[in-house]
This record gives sequence, C-alpha cells and structure tokens, in this order.
Amino acid sequence: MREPPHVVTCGLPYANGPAHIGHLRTYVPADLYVRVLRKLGENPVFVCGSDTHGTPIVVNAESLKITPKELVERYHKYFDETFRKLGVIFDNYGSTDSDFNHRRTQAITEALIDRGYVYPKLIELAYCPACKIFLPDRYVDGTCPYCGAPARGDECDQGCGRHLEPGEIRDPLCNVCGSKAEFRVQEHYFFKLSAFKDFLLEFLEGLKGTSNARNYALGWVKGELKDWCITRNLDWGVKFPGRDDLVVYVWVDAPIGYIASTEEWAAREGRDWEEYWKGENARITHFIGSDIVYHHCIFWPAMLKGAGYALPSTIIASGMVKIDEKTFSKSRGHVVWVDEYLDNGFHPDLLRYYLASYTSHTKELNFSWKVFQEKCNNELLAILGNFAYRTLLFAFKNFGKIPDGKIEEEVISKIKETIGLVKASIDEYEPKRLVDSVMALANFGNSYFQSRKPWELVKEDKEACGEVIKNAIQIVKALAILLEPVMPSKMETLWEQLGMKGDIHEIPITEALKVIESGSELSKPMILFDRVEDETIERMQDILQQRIEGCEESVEKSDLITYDQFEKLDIRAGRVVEAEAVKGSKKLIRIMVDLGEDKPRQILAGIAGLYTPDELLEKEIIVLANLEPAKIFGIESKGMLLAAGDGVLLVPDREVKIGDKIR
RNA sequence: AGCGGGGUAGGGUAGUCAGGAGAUCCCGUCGGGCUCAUAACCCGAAGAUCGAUGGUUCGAAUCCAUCCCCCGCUACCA
Repeated sequence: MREPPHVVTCGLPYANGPAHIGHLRTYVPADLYVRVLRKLGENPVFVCGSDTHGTPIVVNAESLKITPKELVERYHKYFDETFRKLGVIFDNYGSTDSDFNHRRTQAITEALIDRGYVYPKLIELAYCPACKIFLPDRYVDGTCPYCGAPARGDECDQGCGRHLEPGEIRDPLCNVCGSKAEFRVQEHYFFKLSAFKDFLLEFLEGLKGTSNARNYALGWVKGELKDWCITRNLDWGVKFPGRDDLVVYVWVDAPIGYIASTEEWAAREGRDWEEYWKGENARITHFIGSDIVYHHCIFWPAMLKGAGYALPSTIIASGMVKIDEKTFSKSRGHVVWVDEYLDNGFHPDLLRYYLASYTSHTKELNFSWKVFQEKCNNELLAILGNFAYRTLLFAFKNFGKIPDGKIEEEVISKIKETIGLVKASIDEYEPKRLVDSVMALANFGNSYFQSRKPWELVKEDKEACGEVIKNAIQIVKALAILLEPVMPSKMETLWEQLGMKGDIHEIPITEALKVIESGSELSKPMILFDRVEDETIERMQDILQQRIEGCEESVEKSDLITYDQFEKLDIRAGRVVEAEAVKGSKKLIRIMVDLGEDKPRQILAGIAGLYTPDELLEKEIIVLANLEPAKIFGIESKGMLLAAGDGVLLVPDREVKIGDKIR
C-alpha cells in the first residue's frame, strides 16, 4: 500500500528581522516530528519559506534606504542559514516572493473570483495628497473609531486592540510625510468569508491537531464572520489579477507560500505537487504559533475550499515563549536572539533539547539561562552523557571492542517500552513526552550499570562483565537512535563513537532493538556534553539584563510609566503611633508609623501647617514605603506620606488592615 | 464583559480527554552507598488537604456545578 502524500509545514518567518528563540518554539518541534515520522518509515515533505510581503517590510525597507526586495532577500538568506545551523532541515525553504508563489497566488485568487467568492466594493480610504498615494495599514496613523485611542491603519495598537479594516481609521495622517490625509473612494476586493461559516464549523470539528487551535477558532466561527478585504494599495506584493495598482493582502499569499514551496521542491525532484495539495487522500499538517491560529484555521481553509484545493488535516499550535517569566518582548528587551545564543558558543542541540523538553507543546514555555544550565548539566551531562561516556569508556579500556554476550530480557523490554512511548508522544504532538520517555531509559541505563557493578566483575569474571557492558552499549545505541530527532548532531557523534555504520538520520526506529554486533572495534570516546559553567550563565544573564535596562531607559523618556514600574511602588496603609513637631522647623512633623512591620517606621512629613501632632495620632494614613531613605533636618525619614494639594492627607475610605498594599 | 489557557511539595513540571493501589520527573534539603564515569552515578527519606466549595461514584487531581486567582486574545509575535 502506498503511503498517502503528506506535507508538513511551519509558519513562515517574516523576513523583517532576525530569528529569536520564540521562532524556534514552532520550528524545532516540527523538525523533530518529521524526523520521528521518517524513523517510523513515513516520508513527509517538509516545507517552509520566508514571508516577504506586507507594509511593515515596505516601511522598514524605506527607513533602511533599501528596496523591499533587498531587505527580504537579506533575511531570506539569513533564515535559511539559521535553520540549517539549528538542524531544522526543510526539503524546501522557499519565499513568498518567488515566481512559484506569484503564479500560485494569482491562480488561487482567480479561482476564487471565478467561483464567485470575491467581489469588488467601493470603500473610503486614506489618501495622502502630498505623496499622491493611498495609505495602507501601517502607512497611516490616526484615531481608533471604537475607543478613540491613537491607532495605526490596521489595528488599534494602543487602545482596544481591535483589528481595523481598511478605511475604518479616523483623522488619518500620512506616516510618510506627516501631512493630513483625506478620504477618497476606491474600489477594493473582498473575500466572502461569511459564506464559509457552515463549512468551517464542520471542518473544525474534524480537524486534528492540538485542541488550542481548534477551540480558539471555533469560538470565532460561532460568532460573526465578516467578509475580508484582500487587496491593498502597494507596489510590493503579488498583483491582484487584472489590477496593476493593487496587491493582495499579505495573509493571502503567505499561506499559499506553503503550496509554492512544495511546487518548488516537486519541480526540483521531478515529483507531482498536486498529489500533495489537490489529491483526495492528501495529508496536510501545519505547525504554527498560537498567534496565527485565526489565519490558519479560518482564512486559510476557506480559501483552499473556495479554490478547490485539499484541506489541512492537522494543525498543531505551539504556546508562546516567555523570558524569565516575562512576556516575550523585543522592545522591552525580553528576548533571546538565536545569533546571540550561537555566537556565544552554545551547541544548537542544547537549545533543541530545552525547547523539546520544557513543557507541553501548547503551554507557555519559559526560557531562563539558569534553567538552561540546570537542564544541560543535570539532565544531558549527568544522566545521558555520563551514561554513554562511562559505558563506552569502560568498554574501550577493558575490551577495546564491543564484547560478546546476550541481551537481557529486561533490557530488551525496556527499550521496546520506550519505543512505544515515543510513538505515542508523536501521535499526541508532545515532544516533551518523547524526551521524558527516552531520558527514563538513560536513567534505567545508569541504574543497570550501577547494580551490575561491572567494575568489580571485570576482576572476577571478565565474560560476565562483557555481557553487562554489551547490554549497556545496547541501551546507548537505542538512546542514540531515539534522541536523534531531538539532538541530531550530538547523536550523530554518539553514533560514530559506537562505531556504527550507516547514517543515523536514516536509521529506522526498529534498529534500536536489533542486537548490536560483537567484535567491532571501539575508539576512545569523547565527552558528549561539556559542563555549562556558572560564569558562562552569568555572562548570558548580563547580556539579557543590559538589554532590558537599555530598553527601560528608552521607555523612561516618555511620561507614561509601565504597569511594572507602578508595581514597584510599595504603597501601604499604616497607623500613626507617635507624632511630634520637629524643633526648629515650621512645617515638619516627625511621626512613627505602624506599617504592619516588626516596629514602627520614622517618617518626616511637611504638614504642620494643616495638622497638629495630636490630630495625627492614631490616624490611618497611606505611605510610600520603599522610597529611598533620606535625612531631612538631620533626621532620617524612611518613607513618605501621601497627601494632595497643600498637604491634605490621603486616608482610607473604609477600614483597612495595617500594612495592606495599595493596588 | 466575552473567548481561549492555566492554578499539583521550597522552585519548576507531568498526570486530567478514556476516574482506581504509595500522585511523575528535574532542581533543592536530609541520610546512606559506589568509585567505571565530567564533584558525575545508585539507593533511601522528609516535603503536596492536587486553587475553593458542593455534587456524582464503592472510589475523584481526573467527571459535573458554582466560585476565586493568574495569563493570553489586546504593541513589537513563533
């Protein structure tokens, strides 16, 4: 029986900036998934490519004084190389600016027009009379029609966060020259998304993959589906058929890039791409980040359905990445760049391991250098690396080759069990479960080694010792095969150390059970995982910290403070337990305030004009508790009373607990 | 508000869809052992009223109901 054609894709990286570990949260598990499938005898086509269109790229290119094409070619090359460095190997890494994609996008758009799913409509759009251009998306600033906050053309980024359709924004200003834009009527094209509601409900019910993708999309489809404006006034992009002045919206041609990338691969390999995208039994698996569920579970299947293509069978959405428990943020510096990781000498497989083993694929993944170090040293080095090294070194020193002996039933069944768990983890799209299962086998290996005491046996009964070592080597072999999808390069090294023939990347999973041949020569093993030292981690933490501080400085220039900054203020309720005028001063009163701490605090307040010390006694007041201590009139003050106007004290409106934090 | 996702030992994290003995694994703590191995390894112990309350059940972390808290959707995004 022939295996059904299966294409696996990854969300396309936007060719407008460098790769960060957030990207990898999707790409590494996808690569791992494909590698395991291949070990199980399947042969999916794995494609991806650069997303190259849209206004942010045009805007960015202008600010860099280069053409959009130059910009995207630069990043396209960069992403292609970066993925290879990380062992994420696509069968084809295309570009949405390729001829393949221009052609395919136009063909699909034409198909949608022919089938009556696209209609023209006159809408009022911002037009800059000075620049003489219509202003799409981020070319225009203005006011949100829903909440009144400042907004960009395509979304209310500072207010309610709504997506804005072209023409919705009020008081538009041209982003290029800053002059006031006017509204002009123009014809644009809309995709009848509303016509696909019933189809989408049924489609989503049958969609495989992670529940976060399906549930989230179902929520949207059950609500109101609006028709979707699919054209923009730009030069850069895929021309809308029959209109030289319009390009299709970037979210039209981006997913079509999956098809185009498959076509590019098929053309090179002499294969038929239509089997993969139009065939009746075609299987399509998308790996995406949970931020683009809407596009992949709603727009995309509707487009495919409308144009007569095969539909996605599986959509796997990964959770987001946090850095040190903080929401991932480039502008706040909460980001770790892939180049920074690699340039500091870390092996890519360590990061692959971290991403695969941290948590369930759909949950938020926290990255911290500290945890990175722990995982490397305690799991990779101490458990896996140590087991492989002690086994191979012992074998090399005492036998020089793989010794004779029978593989114990317990060892075979443990490996068998692990293979079963690996298969199950792939069926559930849970790389962590895969790693946990295989690491349990490594643990078993250490335990086995320890309990059989080969270092004693070697003196008494060399033959029995050889058998133990052979069993241990069999476990190492299984580990190498089973972990290749997670750490392809490190496991290749281990494979070589075992003296195994053949390419580990092509060795099927069943080979893990095949008894290793006795007698083949062993060379001196090398250490597989080096210790990650404290200084190294401190250095990386410093890099991160400095970036965050640099970003905070630029934020401080604005009058607004962030919530994080506000949170730093320790404002608490307290009670005055002592109060007396400060001798020699007109306005100062020295008070002792109970803030629910061990002892009351001394605070100086300049309120003698409005209050007498007696009035203050026993009063409940509000205090900024973590103000830097200062000497006033020679007396230390550790905090500040909150008062308004000339010094009218703020007091709690109702009874509060002393020491309660103000929020 | 709505929708989506969470709340499990000191920290992190599995198990929840398909309900069953002592609730997983990693770090940390404590005690022992080993010495082949990168101060690595092994064995054991302490530590969790599984967010709260109520219900279903012989049996609930798991199913049902209600409630509380955190996060995302909602800058830059995979």
